[in-house]
Amino acid sequence: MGLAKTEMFTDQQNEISLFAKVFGHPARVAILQHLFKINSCVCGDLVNEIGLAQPTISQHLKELKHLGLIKGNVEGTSVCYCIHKENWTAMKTVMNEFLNQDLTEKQDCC
Amino acid sequence: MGLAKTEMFTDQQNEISLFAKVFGHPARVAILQHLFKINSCVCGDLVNEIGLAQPTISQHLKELKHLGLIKGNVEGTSVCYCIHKENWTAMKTVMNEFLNQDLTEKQDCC
DNA sequence: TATATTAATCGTAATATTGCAATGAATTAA
DNA sequence: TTAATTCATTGCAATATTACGATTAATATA
Repeated sequence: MGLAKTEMFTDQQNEISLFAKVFGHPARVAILQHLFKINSCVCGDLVNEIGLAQPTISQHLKELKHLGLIKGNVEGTSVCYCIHKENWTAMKTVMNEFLNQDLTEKQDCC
Repeated sequence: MGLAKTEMFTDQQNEISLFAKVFGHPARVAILQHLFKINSCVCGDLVNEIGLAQPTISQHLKELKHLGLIKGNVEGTSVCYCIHKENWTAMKTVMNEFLNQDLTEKQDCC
């Protein structure tokens, strides 16, 4: 049904999957990496940088913004985007807790 | 077109997005958390634990296995799954590099 | 005001994902 | 051998995602 049964899972599990999902497309990964790389914020340069059409980039930016990972600031006719630091840090906490689960104590049975 | 243009991105960007995508569903997050939680490996108990139908769980396990994050071991009529430690650690390295990009030096322009 | 520039939105086509009933394959138990 | 158990696979319906052309909205400039 293309629809995840989110009600069966914990808030934490759903939150992890929402963050992960937004990283689940290379264009959004590339956008975020570019926003990290350049000290100044990027606007529509992302369209040239990434190589996808403007509406496509705009759509990806919307998803990143919707999750709160980036901020957009209108400057004349262009829009300047940058990483939302506080939210990025909060996201890292959630993801790190999931990724850094303890492995050492478990014996391999497979 | 529902199809990511992977050829436009670096191998690293594509790898990050593939790992992230598999975490982009709460059922797979729940499966992995459960495999971490119980010291012994789980078999079809995951079906009871998670609450989705058996073919659905089987499909999610297949995706996790395909990415190398879990291993499956046939034991009689049941199959025992567990985390693939080495591959999990390698995945963490890739994801941590992406998530832990340096934030402190950048000034907020938005 | 008229025109250019920039980015968001709309609409749509192509493809992917999710979930499960039905079925099949492999093994074990009677 | 037959039946039961467990899990994978198949097939399909419902929904989501990706990408982009066309358009719109907002601002800046001539």
